[in-house]
Amino acid sequence: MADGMLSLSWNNHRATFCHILATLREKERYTDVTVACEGKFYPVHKLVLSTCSEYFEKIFENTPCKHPVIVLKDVNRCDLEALFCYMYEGAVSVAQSNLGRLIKAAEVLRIKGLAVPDEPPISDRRTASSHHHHSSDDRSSPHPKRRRREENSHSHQGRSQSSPSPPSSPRPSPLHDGGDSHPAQRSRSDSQWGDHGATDREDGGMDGVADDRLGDHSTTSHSAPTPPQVEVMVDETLVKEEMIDQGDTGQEDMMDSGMDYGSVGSDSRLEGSAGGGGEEDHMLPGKYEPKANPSQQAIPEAVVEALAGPSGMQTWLGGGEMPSGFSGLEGYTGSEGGQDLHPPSQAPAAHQLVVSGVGRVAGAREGAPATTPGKTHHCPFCPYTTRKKTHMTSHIRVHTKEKPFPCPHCPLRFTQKGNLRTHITTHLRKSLLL
DNA sequence: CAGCAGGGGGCGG
DNA sequence: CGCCCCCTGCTGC
Repeated sequence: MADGMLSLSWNNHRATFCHILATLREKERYTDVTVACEGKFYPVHKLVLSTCSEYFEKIFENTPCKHPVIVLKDVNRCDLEALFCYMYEGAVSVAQSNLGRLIKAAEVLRIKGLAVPDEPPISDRRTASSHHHHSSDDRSSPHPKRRRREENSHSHQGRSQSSPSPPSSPRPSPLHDGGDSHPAQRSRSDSQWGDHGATDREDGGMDGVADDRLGDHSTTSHSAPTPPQVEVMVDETLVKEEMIDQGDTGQEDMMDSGMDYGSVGSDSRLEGSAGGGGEEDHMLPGKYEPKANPSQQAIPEAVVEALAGPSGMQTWLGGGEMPSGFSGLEGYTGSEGGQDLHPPSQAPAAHQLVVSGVGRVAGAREGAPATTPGKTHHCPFCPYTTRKKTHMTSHIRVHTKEKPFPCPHCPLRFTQKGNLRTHITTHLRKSLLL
């Protein structure tokens, strides 16, 4: 510091940094991990996640894959979005009524500043240090602010650093749309669920490396605001990885291109699935995929199928211990005795799937109580709910691709008997015309 | 027009 | 409650 040394400081460093981060996320630039939650896929950055959560950090440590997919069960999608917002921008607005649920989710994921005491950056953790070395200029901790932020939701507006940073304002997640169970949006939503992509795993790389040692550290050791009833939660976290056999080169491309499944980017498809965008040469028995989709579907399909098939499930979870996190699913498939889905399968390729079943976050699914006090069935794969179980079983077929009603006259198959019936009438009509 | 998917009503165990 | 049937709305060709 002696002679001639100048201290150059970047005034708006923090604000700019945050802004750029948020922008990168928005553009899905450099994203290297995908978090799946309630059917949505969120391309995000390992760096950010691991900075904000040791839980994620551990996951990444244990998953050497370049672009893992982390499937979060029983974390509310909205909460997750809020948490992402929080992680990327250091603040998020949340309705007071949702606060508890959000905190719970944060605890499950061990988000610093919300669930885990925001350790001082001085610590030697590399994640922390990576940030804190530039913390000289911003007087505030590089870490997310402490939780109370939420209460006065708007406080982040004027968060230090002059620049109001309009673009970085918590973007209201393209998929918020409060009511998830709206039938209106169903047709929309199911498209992103991969209605016909087919593809999926099974033979592919099912030999996952399966290390579930993530659970241990995460077992509710949170010292933060202890939740009323945190169920067994994360100790049942399991992580299953799907090692993809294919070179990791195409991986990135495919990821980038196929990553929005209608979730975040929704339309910003630029490079059309370069690289081996997931060989999804699904050869379905009946080849009933009139509108086969390109690689886009690959991942969600994989995820869904992985979660869906009872058999797939077994394989996935290492044949066994079904965590409570999957209970919902179990309920359906289980009750669904005859539902022997023999999913069309192929390896989704290119991705490492990390299924992380975290314990139920108290309120469970948001839409639930609202719809029907009595019995509401929740789709384990999407926000769809219905009161009639039979409707649910039929709905689940859109995820599992089971089509139990084959046309006797052609290779087509249908998920609903009625649809088959109407289809058969077309055959009759044709034969009459001819 | 055909296919898909969700919802509701009726009926029987 | 579960099954069956039918209707309806939406979407893509």
